[in-house]
Amino acid sequence: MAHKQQRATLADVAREAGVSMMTVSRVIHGTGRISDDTRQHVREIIEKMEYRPNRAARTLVTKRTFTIGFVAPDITNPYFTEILQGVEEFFWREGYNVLLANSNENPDREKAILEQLEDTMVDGVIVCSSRLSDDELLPLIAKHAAVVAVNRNLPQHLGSVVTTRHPRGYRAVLAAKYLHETGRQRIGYINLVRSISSVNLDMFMRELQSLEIPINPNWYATCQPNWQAGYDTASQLIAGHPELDAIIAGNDLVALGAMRAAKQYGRHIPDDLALIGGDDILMASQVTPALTTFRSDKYNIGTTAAKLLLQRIGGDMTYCEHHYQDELIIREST
Amino acid sequence: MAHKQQRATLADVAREAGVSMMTVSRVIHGTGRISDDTRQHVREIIEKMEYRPNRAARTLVTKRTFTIGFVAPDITNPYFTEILQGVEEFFWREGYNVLLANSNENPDREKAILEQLEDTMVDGVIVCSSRLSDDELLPLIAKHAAVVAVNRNLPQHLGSVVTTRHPRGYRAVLAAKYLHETGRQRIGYINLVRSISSVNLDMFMRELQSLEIPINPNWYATCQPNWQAGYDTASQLIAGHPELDAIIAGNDLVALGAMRAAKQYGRHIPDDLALIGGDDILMASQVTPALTTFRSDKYNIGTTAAKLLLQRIGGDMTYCEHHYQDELIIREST
DNA sequence: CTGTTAGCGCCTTCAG
DNA sequence: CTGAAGGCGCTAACAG
Repeated sequence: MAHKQQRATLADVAREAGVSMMTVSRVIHGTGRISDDTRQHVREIIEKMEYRPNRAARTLVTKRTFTIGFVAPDITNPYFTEILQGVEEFFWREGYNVLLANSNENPDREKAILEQLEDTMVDGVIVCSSRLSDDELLPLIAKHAAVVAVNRNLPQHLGSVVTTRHPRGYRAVLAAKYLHETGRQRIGYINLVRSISSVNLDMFMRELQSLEIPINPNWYATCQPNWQAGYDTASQLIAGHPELDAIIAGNDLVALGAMRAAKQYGRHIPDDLALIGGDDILMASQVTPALTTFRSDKYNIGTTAAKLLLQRIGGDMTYCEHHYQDELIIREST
Repeated sequence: MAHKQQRATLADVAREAGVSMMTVSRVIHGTGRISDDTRQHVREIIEKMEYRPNRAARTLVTKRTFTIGFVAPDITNPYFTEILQGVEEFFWREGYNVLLANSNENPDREKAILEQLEDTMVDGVIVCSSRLSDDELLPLIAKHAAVVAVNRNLPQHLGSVVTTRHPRGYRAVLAAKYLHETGRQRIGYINLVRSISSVNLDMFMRELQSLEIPINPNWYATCQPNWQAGYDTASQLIAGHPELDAIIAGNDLVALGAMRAAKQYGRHIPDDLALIGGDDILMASQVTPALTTFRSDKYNIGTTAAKLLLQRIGGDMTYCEHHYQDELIIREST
């Protein structure tokens, strides 16, 4: 408060330059026809007075904020951070700001965020790995002018999407297939909690069955997508089911927690127990043994989502979907 | 654009409720004396019409955005993300939004960001580990209404700070002392690039000298604060100076890069080479061997910075400084 | 307890 | 090529 000297306004500049506000405005936007002399002169005054337009005033009349919202469940997870980096970088170049909102894996919080962002009048929203059911999510995003979802499908009229081509749980099936082919027989699975998890597990078991891979409901657990939860859940699984010779984790953080748990229980990876993660965060390749996981070009997912959003913000409401591959990176943990 | 139906305005609500706009405004803010009947009635209309105030309009007159800016050099580094999480959480509870800006280790970008944030009229800014020299940084933040710096000192009238109590480079000295006490003789140091790095190194060498620890300018290098740079720089250092029996890295990411480099060169950690990082990111404890590093309560640094900023936003311009400890966590890499 | 008046800083529209 | 008038949605200040 103290240090902020009054900023010059359009009117100030106009007065100083001896022209009307409109002329100044036109110079700024480069619209309309203006004589070179006037333009030059106005530019100098703007420079001199360090004039910069007031965003709130502009927003009030244009209805545009040049700000977008980015909603993710956990900004502490490198997976989301790298996506965010892509988004931020892209929008920065386009002159947009990014409002960050972290739901902290809390669906109520995510709801509140989506409403808040509406008030803030963001020009658009990128929703990453939403933890909300369709019933909750769709009405909320329907109110936003432009929406892109990452890792989630959307009715075409509501927004564009960046997802895998396959249904949820498909990765786990791929992973199980690979594990089975490399000789594993009793495959555990730590699924990530979501409002639609059970569907996930059903399809997993069905697929395994059809591949003639042994299944056992007790081998499957569900946990929050963070390291600690992965550690805790894997500990229980390993303790309760020493027969397991492989574990598939919902993401790398959980897999890394599981890796620690395995070590604690004296299980050698990959000899006694194979381990597969997801997302390929930096840590996955640095840990010993290096983690087998799914490739994920997070930065590009971010810029792609951003591009799709900008297109919608620009008024082109064509539905677009961008698919990334589900490809296993085989490392030392399997 | 398509789906956004016209939002109700204050005037709409007032008309519908048969009262003046001021009355509605008062109900919303809970200010002024209003009869219970009127209040109740207006509340119902607001509910019914789903009225929510337009932030831009409010900002235009109050000069407040209820948004703060968070500037960090690399949101991909877990160190900053955890600080950010603290900041975000704190401000969310206070009804503020956080505008995220990532300078990507680029000083020019950081400058541009600080100016942009001014236009956006954020109520305050948290600047994390600024890569700008005082000459560049101070004028830029002087224009902001409220500022808090993390890992950086500020003239008292410009903003509050959250830092270590000690001069930059002190950690490296602590680390060197410990290494020397545990028998290491030839200690390398990978310093992080900053506009004021040389000062850093000078003091490091002076201190080592006074502690009678061997020094050698060729054992010291400087690099960007990321994994890859750490890997590259450590590779050169190890290749060029096989005599080194310890390396101190500016942060964990760099140390982890160095760890990988050491393995590549067949140096066993900690037997052949001791390694110390900084910041204690999750990865540091999960890697094998677990990394000796400096404790850092990042989340709390975030909430503390946020608290100090809110105080300033509230008009209390008292200078505050919060200090965190420089404490070594001894793990397996030393 | 409630309403009126006057902008905040900018852009859109319509005249010159 | 340039300007004047009006209003975006809200709140502060002052009347009643």
